[in-house]
Amino acid sequence: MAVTIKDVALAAGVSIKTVSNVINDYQYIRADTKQRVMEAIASLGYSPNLSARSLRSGKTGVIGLAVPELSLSYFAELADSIIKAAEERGLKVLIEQTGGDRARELEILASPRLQMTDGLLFSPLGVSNEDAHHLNVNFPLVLLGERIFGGPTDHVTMSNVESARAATAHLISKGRKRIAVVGGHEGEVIGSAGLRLRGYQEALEEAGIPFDHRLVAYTTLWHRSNGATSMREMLESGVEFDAMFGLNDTLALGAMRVLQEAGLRIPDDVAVIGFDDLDEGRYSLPTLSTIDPGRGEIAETAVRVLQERISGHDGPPRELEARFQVVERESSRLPTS
Amino acid sequence: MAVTIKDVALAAGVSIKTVSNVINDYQYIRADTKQRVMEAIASLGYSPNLSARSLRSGKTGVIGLAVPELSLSYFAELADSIIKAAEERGLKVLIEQTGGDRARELEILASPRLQMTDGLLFSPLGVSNEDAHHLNVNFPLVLLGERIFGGPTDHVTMSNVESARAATAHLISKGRKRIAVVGGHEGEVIGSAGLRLRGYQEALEEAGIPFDHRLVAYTTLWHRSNGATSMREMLESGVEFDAMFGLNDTLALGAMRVLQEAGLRIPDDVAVIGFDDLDEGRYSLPTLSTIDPGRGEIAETAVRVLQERISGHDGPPRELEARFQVVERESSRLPTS
DNA sequence: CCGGCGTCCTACAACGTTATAGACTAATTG
DNA sequence: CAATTAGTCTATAACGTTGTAGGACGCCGG
Repeated sequence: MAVTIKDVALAAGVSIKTVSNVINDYQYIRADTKQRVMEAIASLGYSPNLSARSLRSGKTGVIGLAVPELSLSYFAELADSIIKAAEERGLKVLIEQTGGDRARELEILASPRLQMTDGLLFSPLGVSNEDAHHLNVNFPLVLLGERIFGGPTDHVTMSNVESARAATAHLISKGRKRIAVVGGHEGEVIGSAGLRLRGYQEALEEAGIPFDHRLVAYTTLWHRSNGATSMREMLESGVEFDAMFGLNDTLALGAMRVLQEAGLRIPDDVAVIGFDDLDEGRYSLPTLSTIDPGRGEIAETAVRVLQERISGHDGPPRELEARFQVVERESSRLPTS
Repeated sequence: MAVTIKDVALAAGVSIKTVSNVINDYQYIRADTKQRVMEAIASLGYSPNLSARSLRSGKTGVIGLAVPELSLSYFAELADSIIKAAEERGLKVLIEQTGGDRARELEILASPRLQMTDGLLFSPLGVSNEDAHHLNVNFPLVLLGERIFGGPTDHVTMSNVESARAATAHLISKGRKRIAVVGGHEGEVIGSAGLRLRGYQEALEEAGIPFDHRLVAYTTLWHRSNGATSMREMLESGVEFDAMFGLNDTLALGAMRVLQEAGLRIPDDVAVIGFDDLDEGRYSLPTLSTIDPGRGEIAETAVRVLQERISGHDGPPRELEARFQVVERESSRLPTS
């Protein structure tokens, strides 16, 4: 690793700048000089020192991605898409896990630890709209998710309200009127839970179905266990329902398991739809209807927009929404009524 | 971001080296000088430029992790554990996806692209034991997984053979003798599939049960769909079995779904065990018995060993095996016979 | 009263790269 | 034919940090 541009220059009998020029495809180089330099590079096994390069150029070619946890399937699949999108643009991705903890999230925004990167894709869970001013940072930052709207940065998000409305409408179109919801966050207005719940309510309203608060189960986290526990409680409460909307797939799968344990048939007794289009839902029994929130589009847009900011693009913050789709699978496959 | 150590030095009325000394906790600094420098740092909002630091010191504080795909739950959970382990040691993780493609894996080993890192944790899928010489690289490298054994680098792995033997023995202890296997790789000897299949065979032998090749389903990939397809074919083939060992949880879940569709009861008609201890198996219906391969231990060991190599530790390559555990859940909960 | 040592600090070089400015040739222009 | 221009290359100065070498001061023991 001790071979530097200097050694190459010496071997090829040129100046170091000429070697640098060859590496960076500078146009005015004679073919034979280029050839000689290339050979020297190859024979010495030279490769540029990226630290030096980034010191000089101020760019690292690395972007940061801060997510709650990779063990949550949604974020794992998001990270997958983002790494792929970044790769297409010649960027590497450094991943940071926040655990969804507000303090830790703020620390990441404030701290210079991730200086090894040119910018950050930030998917918060703990911070809320009141923390929006913390997003005023002096590095390129693109916000993901639905915790903060109208902040000072570019924001890529899914159409939460609309797509949740579509999910609910889908169940209604199957003739269901008592639609349970699993995964609400008490008092939340902004955030995935709040927005999706709003979509749910809007769909009910459109259909003239009264909202029944007993049909909404609140959870703190969105793990499988929370879906299971909520559904268990709801069954015990004795409230009647003929459909369920899981605010994400993981919750829906956890809840579905409890429904089945209780001997209820899906979709006949309870039609179910989730949200996220996780791979898992494709092979559960029954397969899970869901909302495809456009993860690929989100990833590509986010990386593109971040790269624009990194290369100096100025302008007001943009709000970008990905297109969604209702995916009907077995858990809600019923004749339309 | 334009504030450098120089500005701080100027503001505090000291030399730049003194500022550097303060930052690096050099012992011989008067308390009041330190104080003054700290104040200057705070008031200017200075933070060290990591590119410059790593140019000077030769260390980046970042390690690379190359895995097939984060959308495979096992690798997502592995990455999660590794990021946490790295964080405890003050390291950041840059993730690279290989897609399990041999050419791409070799490219990552050869290419200098990940020079932004001090070392690499490499979990291959495409390369095989014959490619072991490609692991002779001039940067710290720790191998994960079971594709290559006896290579020139440190290697952290799970006890594949032993734990697969234990999984099989577990089914046998429940009185099952016709144990199907899903996920074999035709002709493979080394690699997760090959080793686990060996463990399976060893357990049969120990119990005096003859090996029946019709009970082994081969797949290329280890996705849910492969498990489903294999099981469908096995059912169609008419071969009889009373238990199934999925060479990983994902396969087991896919296969379990098909068993249930076919009206078979788990564990009564077919007892099932998987491998990996994914979160999903905790909430499937029924919950999935599995092998906990010691992911946390693998992650911690791998990061520790890599860090040792980075800081110059010399010595022969080490083979390190994590401890495993059989996790009994509903899919195999039967009276022991 | 002097040499030596511990403490605190500074000046400057170095890490490996790219940017700037300019030197030199050969070709083209007015 | 002088003056420009295009093409090719080089010397040197940055980028922001840490390492090396050493200077200045005060205190101690002899």
